Formats: sequence, C-alpha cells, structure tokens
Amino acid sequence: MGIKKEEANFFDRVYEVTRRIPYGRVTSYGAIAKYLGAARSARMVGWAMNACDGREDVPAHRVVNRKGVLTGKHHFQGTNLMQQLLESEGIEVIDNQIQDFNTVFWDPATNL
DNA sequence: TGAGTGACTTTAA
DNA sequence: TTTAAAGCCACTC
Repeated sequence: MGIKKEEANFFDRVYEVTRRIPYGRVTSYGAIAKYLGAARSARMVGWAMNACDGREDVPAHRVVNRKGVLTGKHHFQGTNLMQQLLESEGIEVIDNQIQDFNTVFWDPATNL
C-alpha cells in the first residue's frame, strides 16, 4: 500500500502544521510531533515529509531537525534546493546549518 | 506475522 | 564538555 492513500490523519496533521509555518520561519520535527501529541514520533514527521513528495503546498524546506541542520535537504529534488528556498526567505544557511536558528525558529505549540 | 527502515530526539557514559 | 547509543512510532516488504 502506498503512503499516498487518502492522507493519513497523522500525515495530514503534519502537512497542516507545516503549511502554517510563517514566511521566513522554520521549525523542527520534534516541535511538530510534540504539537500533534506524538513527541516521540519525530521520525514520523520526517516520514510524513517523505510522503509529501509532490505536495508543493507543504514547505518541507522550512522543517529541519532540532539543531537547525537541513538533514533532509538530500531528499529534495536539488542538492541545494532546500537551502536556496530558505535563503530566498531571508534565512541564512551555511553548510546546511541555519544561522540564528533560535531567531527564525517557529514553535507551533507556542504560536498555535 | 515478523523484521527492517527512517528527513529525529533524548539520555547515558 | 563531547561523543555514543538507545528509544520511539508509523509504515513497508
């Protein structure tokens, strides 16, 4: 069965939260997972992103790990597409590491 | 059914 | 302090 089914409830949640990330802001998998009530399922958030392939509505490039590193940039179409997208939003990214991550960090549990 | 994987996180040494 | 390992849930084969 493909993950692409009718969008599992869990996945849909992740997409919705990710879609609500403000421009020029980023969040972490754990933050989203925790907001969904599955703080221990941070990996699942990443899985959801993996299934978001083709979902342009989901700015997966705004979702990074807890350190602010573009761990999933390798999964993007381009090798540096993720970084370019972030830089395009005013986020400074150096070596897959977001600069001032604490400043651009956006916590759904705090804002939502 | 069972075992393996994964875009992470947290705790332990 | 930094580095290493385990844990966790959901999904696939």
